[in-house]
Amino acid sequence: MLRTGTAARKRGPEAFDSHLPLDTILVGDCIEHMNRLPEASVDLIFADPPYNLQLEEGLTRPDQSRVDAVDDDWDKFDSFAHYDEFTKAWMSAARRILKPDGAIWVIGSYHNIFRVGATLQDLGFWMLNDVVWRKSNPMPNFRGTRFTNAHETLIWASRSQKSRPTFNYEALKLSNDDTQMRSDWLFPICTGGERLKDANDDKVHPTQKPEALLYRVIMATSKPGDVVLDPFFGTGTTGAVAKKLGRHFIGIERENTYINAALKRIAAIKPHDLTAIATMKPKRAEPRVPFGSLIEQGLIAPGAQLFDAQRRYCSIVRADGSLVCGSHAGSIHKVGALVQGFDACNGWTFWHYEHKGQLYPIDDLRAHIRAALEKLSA
Amino acid sequence: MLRTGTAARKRGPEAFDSHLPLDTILVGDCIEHMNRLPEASVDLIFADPPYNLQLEEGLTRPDQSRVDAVDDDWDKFDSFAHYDEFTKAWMSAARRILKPDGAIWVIGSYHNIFRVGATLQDLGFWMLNDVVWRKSNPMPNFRGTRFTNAHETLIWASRSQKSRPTFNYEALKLSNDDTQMRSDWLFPICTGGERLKDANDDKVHPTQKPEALLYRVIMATSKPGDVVLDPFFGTGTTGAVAKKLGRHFIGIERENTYINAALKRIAAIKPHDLTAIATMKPKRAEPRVPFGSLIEQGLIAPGAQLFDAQRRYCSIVRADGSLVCGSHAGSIHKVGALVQGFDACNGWTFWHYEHKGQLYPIDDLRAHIRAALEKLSA
DNA sequence: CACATCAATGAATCCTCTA
DNA sequence: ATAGAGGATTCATTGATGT
Repeated sequence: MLRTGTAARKRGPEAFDSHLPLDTILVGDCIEHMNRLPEASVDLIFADPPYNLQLEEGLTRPDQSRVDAVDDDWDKFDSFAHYDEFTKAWMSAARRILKPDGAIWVIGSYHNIFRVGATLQDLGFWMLNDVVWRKSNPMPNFRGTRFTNAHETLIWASRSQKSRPTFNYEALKLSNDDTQMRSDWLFPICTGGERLKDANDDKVHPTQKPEALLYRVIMATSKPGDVVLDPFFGTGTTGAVAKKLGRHFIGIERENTYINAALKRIAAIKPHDLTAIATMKPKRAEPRVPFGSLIEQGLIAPGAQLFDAQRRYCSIVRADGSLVCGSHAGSIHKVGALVQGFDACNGWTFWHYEHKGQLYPIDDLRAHIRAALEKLSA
Repeated sequence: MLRTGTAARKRGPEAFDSHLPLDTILVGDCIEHMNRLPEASVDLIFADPPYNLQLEEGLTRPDQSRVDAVDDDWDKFDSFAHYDEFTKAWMSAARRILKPDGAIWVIGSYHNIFRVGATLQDLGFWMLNDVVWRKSNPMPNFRGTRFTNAHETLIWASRSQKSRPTFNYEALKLSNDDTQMRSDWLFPICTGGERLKDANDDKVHPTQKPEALLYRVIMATSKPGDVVLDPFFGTGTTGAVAKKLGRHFIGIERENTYINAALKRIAAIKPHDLTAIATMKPKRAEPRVPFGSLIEQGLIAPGAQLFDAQRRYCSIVRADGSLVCGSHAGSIHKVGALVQGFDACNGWTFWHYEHKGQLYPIDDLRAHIRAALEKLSA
C-alpha cells in the first residue's frame, strides 16, 4: 500500500472512518481492495471503468497519420457477458462500502454505458441523473461515416431509492449565472499543460479526464471532508481535484506507471486553488445556428427560392439543407461563392428570402432562432 | 387496419415490398403486427417506446401473481426484468423485418435507455452512435434536488455489424455550416402550434416529439422512397415527417385517440416536391473514371510529367495508364503511396499536371470527363 | 515582439466495389 | 467469403517555427 506524501487532513466524525486509508492510493485490484474496506464508509464514488472499445483495425487520419488508439490490455473483454460480470462485481463491492446516503458517478461511452446503467439499476442503485459531457474539441469522424462522437455520458446514482444524496443546488446555480445547472455540460478534453506526459513526451494515460469535469462532479455532490473513492484511479484526476476541494480521496489502481504519475501530481497540489476555480466557470454556451436548422424548424420550406440583394441570382433550397443554383450545389456559403466566382462568401448575408415582395437576408431568420433560444434559456 | 387518406406513392423495386401496408397505420399491438410483416422489408425503424417501469395494466410475474410494492430491491429487479422482456420482444420483431442494411433509432431517457441499449447489443444490433437531444427549453427541476433534466438520448444502430446503413454525410455537413454533424443536437421541445391539442385544449399525447428531431433523423439516415416504420406511432410525428420528405411510413399504434389525431395530421401534410427532396450526391457515388481514360481521351499524353503539389516528386505517365517514379511503378494511387512511404494515397488529389508553369490536380481533368458524362446522360 | 503558418493530436466499435 | 485495388476522409486546440 503506497501512501501519498500528503498527510490526511481532518477526519470525519464517524467511527467507521477510523480505519479508512485516507488520501492514499491502494495498489492492486479494485474489487479485492473494496472488499477489505469497512462497509458504509464512503460518501462518494467516481468510477471511470474500462470502456470495452471494440476496435477492428488501425485508423488513419486523412493525412495518413496514425491515430494513437486505446489498445491497452485492461480494455479487452471477450464478450458483453464477461464485461457485465466484471461490471457487476466491482459495482457490488462499491455499493457495500457506500454510506446509506452515498452516491456513485460512472462515466462511459456508447460502448459500455448502457451495460453500466442497466447493471446499476439491477443492483438497486437509484438513478438521479444521466449527464452528458459535451466535448468542445472532440476527435472528428475521419471517414465521414457517422456523427462526430462528441460526448460521453455520466450516470449519477444514489446507493438506494431511500438515500438522500448530497446536492449543492445553490452553489451550482450560483456558478451557472443564477440558472439551474442542466444535465448537459460543456468542457474541452484534457490537453495542453494539464495532460500528463512521460519522459518521451508521450501521454502517460490514454484517457486522462479533465479536472474541470471532476471539479463539477465533486463540487456538486459532496461536502468538504467527505471521502471520495475512485476504483479506477489512473493518473489521479479524482484525487487531485478532491485535494483541491478539501475532500479526502481513496484511489485504487493496478498500473505502477499511472500510480507514480498520480503521486507526483497530487503531491504538487495545493488545496483551494482559487485561480483554478475561476477557470472552472461554465462557458456560456453560445448557440451556433447552422442553416439546416432553419429548415428543420420550419422557418424555410424546402423548395423555397433565395435571392441575392440585387436579384441577380436565384437559388432553390433543398430538404437536406443544400442550395441549388443552375449547375451549382452545396452549402449557402459555397453556392454564394460559386455564382459570384469568389473563393468565399458569407451565405447568411448574401442570400435573401422574399416576404410580401420584399427581400430580407436569411440572417434575420437565424437571429430569430437565436433570440428564441436566448429567451428560453433566460 | 386503418389506411391514411394518402395514396401510396412510388413503390420500391423489391418484390418483398409488394405486400407492405405502406403509408398506413396498423391498429393494435406492435409485436403482433411486426410478426405479420415480411422479413427484411423495412429500411429504417424509429421507436419511441414507453418507459414507464410500472406498466399501466399492472405488473404480473410469469406465474401470474401480482407484483405489488416496487419499494424493495427485489421487486425493482422484477419490474426491470419485465421491462427487459417487453423490450426484447418488440426489438426482436423489429430486427426480423429490417433489411440487411437497415437501421433503427430508439429514443429514451435515463429511466429506460440503458436497458434499451443493452438489449440492442444483446440482440446483435451494431451501435453506430448515441445521440443527445439537448432541449433548449426543458422543464426545470422544481424541487432543486437534481440537475435539470435537459436532454434525451437516441441510439442509432444498424441491424448487424456487417450492415452498410444509409448516412447522408455530405448533406449533414453542408447544412451544418460545412462542419461534421456532431452527436449532440439542440432542438426545442414540441410546443405551440405544432403540439396537437384536443377539444378541451389538452395535449393529445404526453410525449409528442418535435418534427425537427424526426426531420434530422429521417433526412440523415434514409433515402427518398425508403420505408420507415414506427412501432409506437403515437400522434404520428414519424409519419408526418416521412411524408414531407418523400419516404413511405408504416405506423403501429394501439390507442384510437392517437390514431385519429395522426390520421388527420398526416392527411393535411403536403409532401415537398422531388427537386427539393433531392440530396447532395456523395463523391463515392460519382461514376468511376479510370486514370487510363484521361490518356485515351487525350487529356494527358503518354510521357507527360506529374508532380505533387510541392514538386518534391516527379513521375512519368506511361501509355498503359501506369505511373513511373524512380524505381516505383504502378497506379497513380500506389505510386503516390510508395513515394511518400504511406499505406494509401488518393492519386487524384496527390498528383498534379503542369499548365503554363502552374500545377493543377489531375482530379480537375477527371471532373472534366465526369461533366461530359453528365451531359450525355441528361 | 507580433503575427502568420505549419505540425501534431485526441476513449473510434470509421470504406466499397470487383474479381 | 476473401483478397486486392480504388480512392475518400478531419475539427479544435496547442505549441513550434517562420516572417
